[in-house]
Amino acid sequence: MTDMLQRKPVSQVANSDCFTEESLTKLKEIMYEMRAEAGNHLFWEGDTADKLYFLKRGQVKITKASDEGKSFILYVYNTGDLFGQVDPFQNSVHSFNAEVTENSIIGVIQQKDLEVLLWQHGDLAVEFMKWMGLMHRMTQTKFRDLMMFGKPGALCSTLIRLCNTYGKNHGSEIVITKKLTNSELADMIGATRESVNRMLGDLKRANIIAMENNYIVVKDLPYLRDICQCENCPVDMCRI
Amino acid sequence: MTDMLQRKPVSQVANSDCFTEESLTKLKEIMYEMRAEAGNHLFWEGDTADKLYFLKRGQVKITKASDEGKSFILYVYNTGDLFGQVDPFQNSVHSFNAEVTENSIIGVIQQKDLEVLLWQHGDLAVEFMKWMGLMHRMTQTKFRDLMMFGKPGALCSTLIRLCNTYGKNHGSEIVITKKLTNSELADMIGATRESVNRMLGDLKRANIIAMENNYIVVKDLPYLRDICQCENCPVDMCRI
DNA sequence: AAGGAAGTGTGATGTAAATCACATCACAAA
DNA sequence: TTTGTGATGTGATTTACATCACACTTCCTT
Repeated sequence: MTDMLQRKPVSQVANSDCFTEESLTKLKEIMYEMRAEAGNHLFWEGDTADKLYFLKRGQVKITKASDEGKSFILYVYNTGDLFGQVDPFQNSVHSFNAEVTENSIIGVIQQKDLEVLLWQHGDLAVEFMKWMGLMHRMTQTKFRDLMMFGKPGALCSTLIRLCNTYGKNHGSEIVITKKLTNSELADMIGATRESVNRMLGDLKRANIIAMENNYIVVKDLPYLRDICQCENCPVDMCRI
Repeated sequence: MTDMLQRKPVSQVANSDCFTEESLTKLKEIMYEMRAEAGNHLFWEGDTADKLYFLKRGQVKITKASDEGKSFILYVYNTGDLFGQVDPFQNSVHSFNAEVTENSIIGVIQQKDLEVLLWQHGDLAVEFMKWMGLMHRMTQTKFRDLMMFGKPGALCSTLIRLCNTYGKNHGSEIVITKKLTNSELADMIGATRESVNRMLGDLKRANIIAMENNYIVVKDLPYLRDICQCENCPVDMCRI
């Protein structure tokens, strides 16, 4: 093992970067803090959706359980990310599950309180709007990747997103500093473990990626980009 | 042909219903009006995204062109709908195309002007946030329908959405008062014309739907709901 | 150090949907 | 009336992935 893991991540970006320091402080003032243990759920499909969550530390996955058993991972949020549903309907419910995957410290914002804050602070409202736009765009991009370029395209796109979220540069190679099982990757793209295994095998054989110490190393990012037509998106955008 | 087409639509809802009369007026004050002919494009993939569009009259489809030729229809907007991209990046570009499919009158809002307005009017900001939430939710729901329940599920979901958008009740049956070709339906669910044709054939044979005067008539909505697990969503939500 | 659990790798087979290739059908225009 | 042009309907074939069934590898436990 070399020193590659000591290097700085490609990006240590959180979606709350949409906000200025002051705005984030205002948001923090209306949060109440809670702790959640890995394995717990923040909310389930069908629960009332009237809160936002700010991940002070930890990790939360948003998933959708399919008809029988398997779960599809829609988003993975990390330290510094803000997430949740803001709906126009009073009796709105979640359509996904929020699973805490690392012990987390979470700031909870009631929608009512948020509305008051937005009402009072125009600048915050504008930033908040941009945050929502970013979230929406991420969903659309993911949608496109999964629909338009088949499973290999979805996998390549996911690898790129992993680079943008957990990648550390090592010369022209990028180490994804996060251990992932084939099953996890499969759940992220709605494929089976076996399919992911075969696709990763193909990529290894073609010298696009490699495994080092059980970490995925991307050796030919342009190839991945080409497969899923990832051209013009900002790094902040194409994340997991 | 009977009198069924004289009856009132199930819903004459537009997504601008998120706004109060006053807020909508404020928005209208910062719009400039333009006309667009059927067949033209409002914007293309890659164009700068710094405007919102309010469809005063007409129809616009948001599409994504796939690698070779075929285009995927993501949204169809009708009279009264507000749409467009609000992004946190200054140099943000569209990732989809906006095709005008009926001669339209469109109010254009510059993002800069919108920001000023949101900054000034807290109540508008709150409503705007809800509109954005609704848009995002629609994308997520569509995503789910297309990913989780295969092509038949996607078709059933689309038929339900068509009922909610263009449906007129006729006893227990619902007439979709809009002519649609198999190809159009195919583009909406990312399938081929042939597949749609076969699936529609199955549904006809099972007496779930029927054709009357080239309009689709839904005879067994509960069956469609069952296929794509459409249970708890408000009618305003599940639209095309 | 042995045993077990979780993860990986890979062949054989099944299946949904795309693709290809036509045969209609509806209807508008010449 | 014929002719051309979309749209529909349907079989045959191919393709992409899922499913099933195991063997193999890692690494963790006690």
